[in-house]
Amino acid sequence: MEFRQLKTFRVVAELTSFTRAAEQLHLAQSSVSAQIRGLEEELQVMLFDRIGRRVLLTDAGRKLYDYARRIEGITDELRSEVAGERYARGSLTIRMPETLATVYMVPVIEEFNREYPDVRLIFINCADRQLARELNAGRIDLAFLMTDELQMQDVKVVMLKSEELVLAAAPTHLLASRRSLELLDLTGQTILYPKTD
Amino acid sequence: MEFRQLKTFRVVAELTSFTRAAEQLHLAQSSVSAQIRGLEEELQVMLFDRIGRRVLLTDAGRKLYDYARRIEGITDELRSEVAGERYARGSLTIRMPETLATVYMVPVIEEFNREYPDVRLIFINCADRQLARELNAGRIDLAFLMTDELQMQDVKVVMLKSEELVLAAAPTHLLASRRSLELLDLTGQTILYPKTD
DNA sequence: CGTTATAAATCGTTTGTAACGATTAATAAA
DNA sequence: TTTATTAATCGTTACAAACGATTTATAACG
Repeated sequence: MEFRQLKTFRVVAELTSFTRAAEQLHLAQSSVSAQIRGLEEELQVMLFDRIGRRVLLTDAGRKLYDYARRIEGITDELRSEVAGERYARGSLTIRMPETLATVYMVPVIEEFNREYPDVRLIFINCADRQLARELNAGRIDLAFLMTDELQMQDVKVVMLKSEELVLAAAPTHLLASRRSLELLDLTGQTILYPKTD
Repeated sequence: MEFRQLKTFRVVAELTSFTRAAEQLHLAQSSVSAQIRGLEEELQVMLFDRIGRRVLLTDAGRKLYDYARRIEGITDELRSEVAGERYARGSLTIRMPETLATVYMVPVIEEFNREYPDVRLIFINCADRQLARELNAGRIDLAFLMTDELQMQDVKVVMLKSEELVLAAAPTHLLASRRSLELLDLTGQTILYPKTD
């Protein structure tokens, strides 16, 4: 039995749903299933009655839920009591293109604020060529950018997502009537596209 | 932070030794080091003062120790309260050579009894050729035997230990004066040696 | 009563973390 | 100084968690 499982269990119990618990915990639904199954096997007792696609606590589950709450309460206390204070507070300065921010960041910021209310987030528009220098100088902590590949010394780069590029044209445009296009068809056309810089 | 780390921390704190804690927990010393380091990193605080080869709790460590005790107490309560009772009780029937038992089993049995007081251990002398049948029939649960290799269908076999074979002779024996021996020197000699059967 | 949508379980694969053994560095004891 | 002991470190291996895809079951709907 581990804290991880206990937390997962508590969330499932509160949401009465494996799927929604998985979303909230940023896990796949199958992982939530596996964790609950692990608990049930270790304790040799069913924690949920699976009635159709509804999930509800058994007697044992209700007992465990109370314990889980209690234990999580104590560990929270422990953290603030024992931890060298600075447990996620301060500020993060993030560089990212405005378009990215508006599309992706709203729910992220909401959740981040819930989890770390004492951390201030500072966004600076666009990521530019001096990224590495800015990161190393400590002027910024993180940067998101749109590009197809990137390697930088002393900077950790992770690919997060890839997106399909879609061509949009005015209905009156010469190419608008075409069913499909090759990249070559764009030769000579004026196109507008997102750039990292 | 996981239960595993917390337990390891508690044992280290009680024995004031990484090495002895590792023994008690059946872990390598390096694993204990890693777990404590993990805790210290997560909580951003040193838990032990490493003064030379002596280890003693810091203030934060003392606080954490109290919490660890408390949390372990609660989880024990949880187990007996929630678990479907039958948490390790019953009996285990084990076949093993008497010589092995006397050499290795005494401390094992002591510890096992401490951990699982409700499990009865039944030892039967020697492991014989019908091992597989006995295991599958459920007459025995486990068997230890001395041999150099073994494969059995439907039976899980694990190599636990290998031992050096030492030749012992009477001081008056012809070979006793020799500094070293080849296996061939034993040709024609009557030798006495352990057998699995 | 079939169809669709939704939810959990299951399966095979990939990934990440823990444990290990061996070695090093440090220090206490001989 | 030498030896013994202890924790830290490093590279490897093995195990367990997470994942995505699929299956199974059932509730909701036309």
